[in-house]
Amino acid sequence: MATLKDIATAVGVSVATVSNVLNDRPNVGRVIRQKVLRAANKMGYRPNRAAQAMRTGRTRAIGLVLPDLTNPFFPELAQAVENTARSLGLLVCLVDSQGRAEGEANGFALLMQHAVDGIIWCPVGPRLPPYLHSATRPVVLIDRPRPGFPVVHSDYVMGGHLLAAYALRMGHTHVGLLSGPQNLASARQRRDGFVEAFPRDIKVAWEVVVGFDGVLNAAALKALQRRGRATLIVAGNDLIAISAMRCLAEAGVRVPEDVSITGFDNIRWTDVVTPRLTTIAQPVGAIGAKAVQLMQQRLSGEKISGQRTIFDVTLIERDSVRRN
Amino acid sequence: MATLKDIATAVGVSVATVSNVLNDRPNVGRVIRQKVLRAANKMGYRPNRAAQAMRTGRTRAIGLVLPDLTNPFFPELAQAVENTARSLGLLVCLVDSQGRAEGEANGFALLMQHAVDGIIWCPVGPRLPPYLHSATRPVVLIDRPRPGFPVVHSDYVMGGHLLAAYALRMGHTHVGLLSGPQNLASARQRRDGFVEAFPRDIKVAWEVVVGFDGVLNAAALKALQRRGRATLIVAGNDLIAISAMRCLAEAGVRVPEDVSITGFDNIRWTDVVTPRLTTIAQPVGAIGAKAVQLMQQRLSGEKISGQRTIFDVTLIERDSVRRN
DNA sequence: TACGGACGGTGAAACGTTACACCACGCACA
DNA sequence: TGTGCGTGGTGTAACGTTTCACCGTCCGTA
Repeated sequence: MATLKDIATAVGVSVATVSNVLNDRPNVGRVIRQKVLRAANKMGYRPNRAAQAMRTGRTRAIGLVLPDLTNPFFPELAQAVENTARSLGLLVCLVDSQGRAEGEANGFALLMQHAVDGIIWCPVGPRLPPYLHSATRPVVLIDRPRPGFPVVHSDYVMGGHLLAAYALRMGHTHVGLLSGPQNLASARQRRDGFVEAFPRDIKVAWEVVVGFDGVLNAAALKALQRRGRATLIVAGNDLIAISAMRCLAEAGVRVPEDVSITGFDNIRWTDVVTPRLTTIAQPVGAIGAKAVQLMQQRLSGEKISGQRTIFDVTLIERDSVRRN
Repeated sequence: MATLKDIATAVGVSVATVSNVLNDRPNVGRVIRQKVLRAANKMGYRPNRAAQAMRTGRTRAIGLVLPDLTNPFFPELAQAVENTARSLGLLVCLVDSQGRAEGEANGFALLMQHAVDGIIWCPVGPRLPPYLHSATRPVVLIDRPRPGFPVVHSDYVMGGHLLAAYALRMGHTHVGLLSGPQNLASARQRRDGFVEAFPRDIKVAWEVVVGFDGVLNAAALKALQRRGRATLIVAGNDLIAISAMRCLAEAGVRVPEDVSITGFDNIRWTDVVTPRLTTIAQPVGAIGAKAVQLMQQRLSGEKISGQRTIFDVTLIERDSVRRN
């Protein structure tokens, strides 16, 4: 690997000058500038990140801390984050906390040790881990707001509204809710948005809270079994919806003939399952990209204007809801 | 952040000694060793990776280059890689090449610039990119062997055998093949393993090659439409199988009543789709973990014994194949 | 008593950058 | 003639580690 010194001696100029050229700073003449550039190019010079990091304290790497790569929402996000980061010359260091606070703390320690410039983070716990405050690096949250940190996520309330309006339009007046964990704002807002946009004379027949990972607990199973008067089941996300569909199918209940169902997220599989799932699409790619852009702004010293960046969601109408 | 010097002055000892203690090297007495350890602990000392990297040339970070996080096989792999790497104190730097050679080259450049200690790689192109040879860092391949590099993957031939034996046992004598891209060894071996274990008097009614991402081309669509005499469709992976099932369902063909189908990979969704998909499970987690272990061995100077590490696969019998 | 070696510890160079202070020169202007 | 300034460039310290050469001291042994 060629170093600044190599180039300097090759061109016959000082190291400082080479450095100045390469970081295009002023105070170096045209001819020398050209010579240095050419030499650097020919010798295939790449700055030694370790040395740079040591001197400047910046690594041009960012951490990405995710709770569960197994949930299809996150790989898509990771892909977007990695790709836009790379286009900005930023390396992405991945931590999958597997939904455990311990793994998260662990991953953070590792990231801090490697002195990443910033962290894009989708927190697992309900509260901020204390070590975060000691993090000297900027943090951008994804999907799960916490006081004091910038966050980018979808307009979940809007999603709930959209769903409610659609349910009404399709003539459903009794719904069952298979909500996600209510300590997660994303789950709560979907639910509240839905309920809030639903007229008073229309009933939530029942509601069960389950995990976002789509494994159904006993209460959920029972609720699905005797569905009460619900003609529509509104699931907290697609994983839940698909699990529910599978569960219903096994009980011989047909979707959407016997009961309708909606999801949330528009993961790839909603389009491939039978019947195809009506759901809310969030712009995952845009969210990931935006998070990186925000980070980049913070890294280059700009103050981030708004603390929250919220993306519109859209209703994807497919085959899992029938007119009632 | 506390440095060696801080500890040294606190304890009243030289920097060198502190360094010696912390890397537990000999030639330092018990009392001082204790003092230093205690001080380091109290001050929350973490070695500055940049400085270490600069001095030693090692970063304790590894690259993970994947072709497509959107394919559920890879997130699972990434999760395993990240977790076992972290347990070894290794940071994982992610690159998603999006299946493009250009992205791959790009990502490699970034990784080399950051001087990762090694790269775990699932190559997209059929051949080795030239820049790889100039990579001064060890490479461990996953899933896709290339001459000259250690690789870990599943026994795809065995998978084919298992499927063939099962097909026979279930009385299927005419099969349609929806094979994956034949330039990928993983796809080719599944197919060849299947065909090879299939007795002569039994026919492959038709075969179409499609991508592993599960989008079906015109030929595949046509083949599915008139299925010839095939009573069983053997898909190259689960994505393909599920897409095919959806396609069949839309045409009013019932699975498995009218035609049976098998997948490969046992991704999460095989269990949730209707009917549940009979498939081959590969031990993804074990593969990821093994790749990291191999890397770790190489990093600590051991020569890797075998170039290939191959894992057994198992048949997961579910509902998508019926006795014929 | 003298010598060799183990033990416990120190000083300082080096890794590749960056950034600050400094310098020399030429030119305009009073 | 001297002052001031802009232009183009250099020398070097510093970042936090690791590592190598070196140095006392003490003990056992010849």
